[in-house]
Amino acid sequence: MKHNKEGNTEQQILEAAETLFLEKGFALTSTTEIAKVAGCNQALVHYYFRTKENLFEAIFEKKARLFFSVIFQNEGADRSFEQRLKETIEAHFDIVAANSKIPFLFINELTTNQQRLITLSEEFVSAREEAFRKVEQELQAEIKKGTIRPMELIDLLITVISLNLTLFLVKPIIKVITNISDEDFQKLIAHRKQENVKIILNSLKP
Amino acid sequence: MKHNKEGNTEQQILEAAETLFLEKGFALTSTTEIAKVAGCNQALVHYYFRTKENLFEAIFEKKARLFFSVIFQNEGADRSFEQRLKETIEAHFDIVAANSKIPFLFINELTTNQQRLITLSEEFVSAREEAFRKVEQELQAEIKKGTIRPMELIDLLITVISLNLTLFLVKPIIKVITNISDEDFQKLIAHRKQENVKIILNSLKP
DNA sequence: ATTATCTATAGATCTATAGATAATGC
DNA sequence: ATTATCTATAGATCTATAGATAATGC
Repeated sequence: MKHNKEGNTEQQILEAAETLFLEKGFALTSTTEIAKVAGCNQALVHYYFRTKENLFEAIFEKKARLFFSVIFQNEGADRSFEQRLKETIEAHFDIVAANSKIPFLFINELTTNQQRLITLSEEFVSAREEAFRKVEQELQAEIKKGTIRPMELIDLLITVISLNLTLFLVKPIIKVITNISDEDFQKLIAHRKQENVKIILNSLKP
Repeated sequence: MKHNKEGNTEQQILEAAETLFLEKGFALTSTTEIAKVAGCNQALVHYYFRTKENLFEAIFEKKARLFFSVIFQNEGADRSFEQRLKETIEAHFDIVAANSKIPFLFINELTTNQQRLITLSEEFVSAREEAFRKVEQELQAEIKKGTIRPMELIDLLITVISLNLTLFLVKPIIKVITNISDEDFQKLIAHRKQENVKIILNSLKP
């Protein structure tokens, strides 16, 4: 590195891009605006990342890793299935809460850009299948024991994802409609976390 | 009307715009493309609607009305609260299923355009408050009777919205990841409808 | 005479690159 | 000598409008 006094420019471009892409998505964010927020020249954005698409992918993949890391890890046989499920739901909820703009970014970019979706899907295919197989076995074992009603893993997954993502997807909407304060929204988040766990565990009962 | 042989052009522009806006959102749809799909000249889009924004709003508002109509209607004292809730959930799910791209459009446009959200919110403010007040009373009456555990209406609402919207929000993602056929996805939809009702009614039990 | 349609284009982006200049490391 | 930064601009959009032409209704 040369020049580059206060932190390096590349890093500042990455941070500016992350903020803007999360806020408005790929299409509505221009490299001109990224440069402005990063405090540099528009040409520099292309100097470091060549294309806007490259820059976006760098950020998108980082977020995808973060996001799926929780779902895909499933350790410890020392606790019951229910207890581990509860912990996974809570951990997933926490990750989403701490990165509350990720759900929007994902839905938005994976819906409007088929190629992005295919690439991401292929990238995580092995990790996904491995994790799924393991959890599916555990789930079916519980069902056999009679502690859980008969169901497919996909059902449980859809329920968890639905409940854990939507609060943050509709956050801007709730804020405007209800005029809720930041403090009260934080309370709502904490409340929904417990609510989601309750609803999901309840839904498994035979 | 003059000229205009096969159905009027204005209508064809509206239909083309609806398809494209639902598919890709406001930002990624150009008036040039709308004209192409409508089978007319790009200038005609502006002749009929002046601005792209006007055209979008015409469609967006229509969809908003459709979407909220079900939630806001709440009739009949001849059936139990639970029965009516079940019917409302199912009706809402059906509307979403029949317009499966609306959730994406809403989240996308209301998140990226604050003004759109404020306008929409103000437009529905009276209908919303009226409907809410009524249902809130009924809910609290049920809680007093002991048939439902203590909870706020907002909780029930968030749960319903979360479960009913997300399947369709992640539809493109599920399709690519699981490689599910259209027929099987229809089965999944039918299954989730019952599942959602079950999960929600279950979550109310004291 | 009025409405609908077309061609052409102004003006505002926006991405990406070429080429000049400045700063740094050896 | 190399890397980082800047200015300037080409080329591709895209929205919106002006102005000409064609079709219709009276």
